[in-house]
Amino acid sequence: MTDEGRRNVRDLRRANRARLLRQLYFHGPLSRQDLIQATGLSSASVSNVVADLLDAGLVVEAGAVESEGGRPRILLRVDTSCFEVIGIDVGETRIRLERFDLGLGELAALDVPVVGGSLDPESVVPGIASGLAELVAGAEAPVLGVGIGVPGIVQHQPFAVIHGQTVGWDAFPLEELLRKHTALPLFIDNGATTLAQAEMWFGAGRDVDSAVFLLLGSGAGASVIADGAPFRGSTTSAGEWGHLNVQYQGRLCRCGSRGCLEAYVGAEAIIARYQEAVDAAVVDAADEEGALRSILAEAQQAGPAGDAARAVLDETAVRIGIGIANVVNFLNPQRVIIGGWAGLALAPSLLPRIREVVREHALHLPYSLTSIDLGALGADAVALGAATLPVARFLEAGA
Amino acid sequence: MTDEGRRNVRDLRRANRARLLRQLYFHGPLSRQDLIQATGLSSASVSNVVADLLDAGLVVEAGAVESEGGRPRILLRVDTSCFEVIGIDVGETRIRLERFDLGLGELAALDVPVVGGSLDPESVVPGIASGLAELVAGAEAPVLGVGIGVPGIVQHQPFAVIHGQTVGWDAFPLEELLRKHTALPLFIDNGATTLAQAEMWFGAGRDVDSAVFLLLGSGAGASVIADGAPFRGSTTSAGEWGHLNVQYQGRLCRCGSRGCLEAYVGAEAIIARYQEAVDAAVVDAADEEGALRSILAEAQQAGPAGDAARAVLDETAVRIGIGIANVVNFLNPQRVIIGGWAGLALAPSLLPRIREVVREHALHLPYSLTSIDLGALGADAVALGAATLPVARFLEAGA
DNA sequence: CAGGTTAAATCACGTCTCGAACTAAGTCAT
DNA sequence: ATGACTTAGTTCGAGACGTGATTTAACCTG
Repeated sequence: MTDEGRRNVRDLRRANRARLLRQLYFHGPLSRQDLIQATGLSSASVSNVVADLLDAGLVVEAGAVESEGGRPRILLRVDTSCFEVIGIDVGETRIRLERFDLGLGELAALDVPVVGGSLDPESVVPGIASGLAELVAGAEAPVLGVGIGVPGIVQHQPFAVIHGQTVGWDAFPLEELLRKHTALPLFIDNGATTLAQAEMWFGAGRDVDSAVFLLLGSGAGASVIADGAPFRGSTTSAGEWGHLNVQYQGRLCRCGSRGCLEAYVGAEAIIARYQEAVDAAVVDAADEEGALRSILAEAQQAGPAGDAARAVLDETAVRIGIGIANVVNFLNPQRVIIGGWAGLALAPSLLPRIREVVREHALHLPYSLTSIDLGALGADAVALGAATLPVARFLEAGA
Repeated sequence: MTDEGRRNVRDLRRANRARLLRQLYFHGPLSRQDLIQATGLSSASVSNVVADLLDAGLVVEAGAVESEGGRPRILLRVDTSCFEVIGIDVGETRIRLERFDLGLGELAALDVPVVGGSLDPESVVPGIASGLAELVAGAEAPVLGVGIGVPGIVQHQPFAVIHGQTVGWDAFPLEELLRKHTALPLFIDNGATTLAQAEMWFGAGRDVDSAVFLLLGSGAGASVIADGAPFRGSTTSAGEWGHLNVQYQGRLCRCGSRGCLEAYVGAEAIIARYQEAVDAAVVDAADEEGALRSILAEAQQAGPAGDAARAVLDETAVRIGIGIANVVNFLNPQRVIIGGWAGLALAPSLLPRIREVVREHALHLPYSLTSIDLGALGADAVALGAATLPVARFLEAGA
């Protein structure tokens, strides 16, 4: 039931094409001999399919490897210039559009400011549409598709509908609305998921195939990657790590519940807890990035304010650690990757303590097989990750 | 990388065979026309493959459906008597072996007592081996394989090695040891996972393809089913629901950590908490099932002991509810199924309160799409679930 | 420049699925 | 009864694919 397609010989060919293409895409220039090894296909088939790919212009020769007494191997690589893709990061404060070649090398970028500083459903669609038109106009190769990372839960039914509590989107039919402005294939997914995808392809998750990516920003989310693909629950809302309950009758969370992880570890929560501790508005809660920086700086100083900052940060580390331990115990990933702007800001100083707490609270066996690392791509790779979506489809389809 | 096989035309045939077989197995007697619809194959291919299956004796005709003016459809079904499988439940107090036909109808069963009441690695292998030999001797059809559900984390490296803290197994090489006694294919998995598998095939999960199965017994575990198949972490130790941390610096858990769910919701923990509350050994902690029953009975009575029982049970419901809310938020399953002997004992009285707590603590969207139900197969379906493993392999391989 | 070595292409063959044509097995109206 | 009609299932030829064996290509060594 799970495996669609693959009924007749043409599907078989497509699958083998995809296998070769995928291998070439991810594992650099390879010779036909390498492909035989990697895919298990016969040399005849590899020759045959490669000829197809060369004809189609998807693959080009890339020099030869020096001979060891015989005919030299000719290296092959995917021609990254034969197609382009577009990735869009719909953030809470701005919309960023980027155009990439097939190898996800950036070719152009474009920011669309969000009018009034809030993601008004009415204005976001024309904003995306006009930026998209501009990027597509500049493309020098056919555009495979458009990936869009959005702040909220995405439901495909079958057109993507977005539930974004933080931006006030309630069942916002983004895909249907965008359909009126473009005929390009659209791939819409949660921003945390696309960021995780980017880390899996090019960042801290390159060498594993199951990982949990934690996104610490104003709030806290996660994205679970299992067997190389994003794990989605039955309705694509899996990964709400921030609303794991870690304290019965704990702090009030903006979701309405109490004791959520997000009530302790998101930037908003950290700042609020610090303000409560020092009993004054010494930091500007509206500028979360600045506020978090000043709390981190304060923690380096002596005095009562420094004590308060250290206490708040230590509890943050503890809560993050417990949240990670829960993930390790329950899902047993090969790697936990911490990302998001707040995560990247906090992790350098908090990581040792976080690791300690995880060790204390996780079971030994899964803990010993998990590494906890920082994201490698910064917090701005949402568009890059979104752009992986059409590429992934392209590789799966083998054309 | 994920999809092995399916390279050449023979693999294609095998895949299509498997598709038909699977459809016939799970969706009852079907005509060739139904199969054409269900699988998308051409009528010629269905005819062809069905002829193969009939020749091989895996499928037999099962009457005809009445005509509506044309030639009547001939129904086909899997011949469940053409193979048998064996399922084994390695429990903490006894080993149960059962022999089934291919349709998982029980044909024979056998209990092997555990000497000394503890699962001594030395004696468990001969115990299984002798019981297995006896069951196999009685088989009237070839035995496809042996599924074994064990109490612990199973690692395949590549032979199954079991880590069972509760029974004192440390990297116990069960598969390698059993290999010396039988040549039958062995399928070893965690008991909670096999029980969940049984529920997915025949019980409360029949109509969904993603579910989380909670096993409440002496302790608490879980098994996650995603897209119809057990979700395993990178090392097959996913599902340690009982060791989700729900209370910082909470009760001490037998795993050494503090605040684990299991420290509140397993039978052992419930009994301990009740004993603390009434400050006396009014229940026999050695007989957990009896003790739990008497606590449930006491909760019906007035008086201080009844108050204590009610308080303990209410907190149990709250903690279970929070544990479920965490699962709902994080994994967004279609269904949460509560099983295990303690779960089945507690649920009738606690389920309303549990549902209430989940509703309070889970996010609205995933909660509204999840149902929380009781397991339908009782607590003794571990062997049945284990027996599904060789059958699943059989159906996948298409022969 | 001949002999050796390795890479890649070609060929003949067997297998697969598919659409179309065909046969089988019923119903229904006359 | 009988022939027209309907639906189920089979057979057949065509087209496509992968494979192993064979052949051709490209390079090295001495």
